[in-house]
Amino acid sequence: MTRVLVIDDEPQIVRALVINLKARHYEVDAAHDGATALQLAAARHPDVVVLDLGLPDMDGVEVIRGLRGWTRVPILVLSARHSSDEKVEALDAGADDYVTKPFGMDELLARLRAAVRRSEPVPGGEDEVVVDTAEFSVDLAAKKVNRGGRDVRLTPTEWHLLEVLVRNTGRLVSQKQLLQEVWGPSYGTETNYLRVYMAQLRRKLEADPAHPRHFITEPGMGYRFEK
Amino acid sequence: MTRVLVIDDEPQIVRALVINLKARHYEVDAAHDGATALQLAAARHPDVVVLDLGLPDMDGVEVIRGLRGWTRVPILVLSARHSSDEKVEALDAGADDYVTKPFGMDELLARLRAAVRRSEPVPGGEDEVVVDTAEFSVDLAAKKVNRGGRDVRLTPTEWHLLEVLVRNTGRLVSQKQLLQEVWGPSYGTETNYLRVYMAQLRRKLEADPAHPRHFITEPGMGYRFEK
DNA sequence: CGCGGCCGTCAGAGTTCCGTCAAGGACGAC
DNA sequence: GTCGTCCTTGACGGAACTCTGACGGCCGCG
Repeated sequence: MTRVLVIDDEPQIVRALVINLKARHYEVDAAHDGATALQLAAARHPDVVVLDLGLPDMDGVEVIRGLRGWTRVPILVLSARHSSDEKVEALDAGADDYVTKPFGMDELLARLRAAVRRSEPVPGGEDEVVVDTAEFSVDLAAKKVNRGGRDVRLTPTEWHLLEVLVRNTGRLVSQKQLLQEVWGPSYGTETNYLRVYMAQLRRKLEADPAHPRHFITEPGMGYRFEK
Repeated sequence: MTRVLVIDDEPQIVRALVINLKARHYEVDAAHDGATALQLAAARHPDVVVLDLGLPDMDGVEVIRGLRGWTRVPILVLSARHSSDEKVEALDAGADDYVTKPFGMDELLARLRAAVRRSEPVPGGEDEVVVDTAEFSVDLAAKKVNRGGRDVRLTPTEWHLLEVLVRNTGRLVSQKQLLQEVWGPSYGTETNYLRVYMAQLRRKLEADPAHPRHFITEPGMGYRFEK
């Protein structure tokens, strides 16, 4: 869940933001002054910060600098001041966006989404999606299969088949479903393809291909992958 | 030097932007319609895009989608329309910021700086800037490749291809992804380019180009860089 | 016991895909 | 203009992959 830190000294604005954010399933922390804000940010590590520049205890730009000293969390500035200089100062201090009051809630939320989106890691990036078994491991993101310390080469079809099975670990996948996912919607009945390629997978991955422990046949129904 | 792509059909706005940007030592490309813009973006790989939504040939939001199909380059939208819906649509399509005309040049430039700044890699962050192998080393920041103590000369395309592969060390990168990242979104199928340039890279970097150890072919799927 | 359905195995044919080379064209430097 | 560099394009041999048919084993059933 995305965590938002809202910093504003006007209770009604904080309330409006909190209600709207929570309704959209954000997790929200709120601070009404700069000191509390910096503390909360350090303690809670929000994914995005909404900051009103007009705070009672310190200049909003100081809050930006305080945050930028240790984090690159997106900062969305709210301010009643329209002057160009103020905007430039805040942005150059490290803010990511600057919205002037009064603001539309839809727009603010859209800007918030944009800020969160671009700080996300590349999709299909680092997050390792690895499935381990006793004999081998499958890295779905890197498209790699490792067995006994060395990489196993799979052909596109073999890989595709393996992927479907692994994404349904423990579940029975019908022959028809496998054929259609791997070979296309019009290949619901060519079960001989399955036999051939399942044999390849077993030969490459099973310790004893004749007595598979991971690629289980369910006669007349389909196949199942088990860790 | 930071490269900016300006997309606007009003000559005077383009002129004003180009003059201001060049005075601040940006490198500037300009396009006056969406089709040209997408082409230029693919060819020149700007560090940031300034996009006017009102284009003669296509909807500005379509341009955003066209870019977002293959790149995360920051997009700063200019528009004469103040409506909240327009902003939300553009931002949710993938824009990073939305400025309404008439705009102050100072503010625009500050927002541009903010957009560029946050897309920069973490300075001294965890991402390795230098990747070493037994035979050569790649310095992603300095854009240099060293082999046996001397620098290897790479053409822009060779470098670009190498960069994509190295940034995905160990992971399989599909042919389509490589083509689109290096040559642009409309080059998803010209696999002969890949064959030619992969051969160049191997010739320049592999000890035995006929039996590559680092630039691995996965037939039918793509390529993989291994340390 | 014989039969049929289902599955695993094998090997060859056909097709697709890849590495390599070389020529042509665009572009900028001089 | 001339040169050099780089990108594009086509062609071809060989490698890798997919498809296909045939055969044998296992099991349940008549």
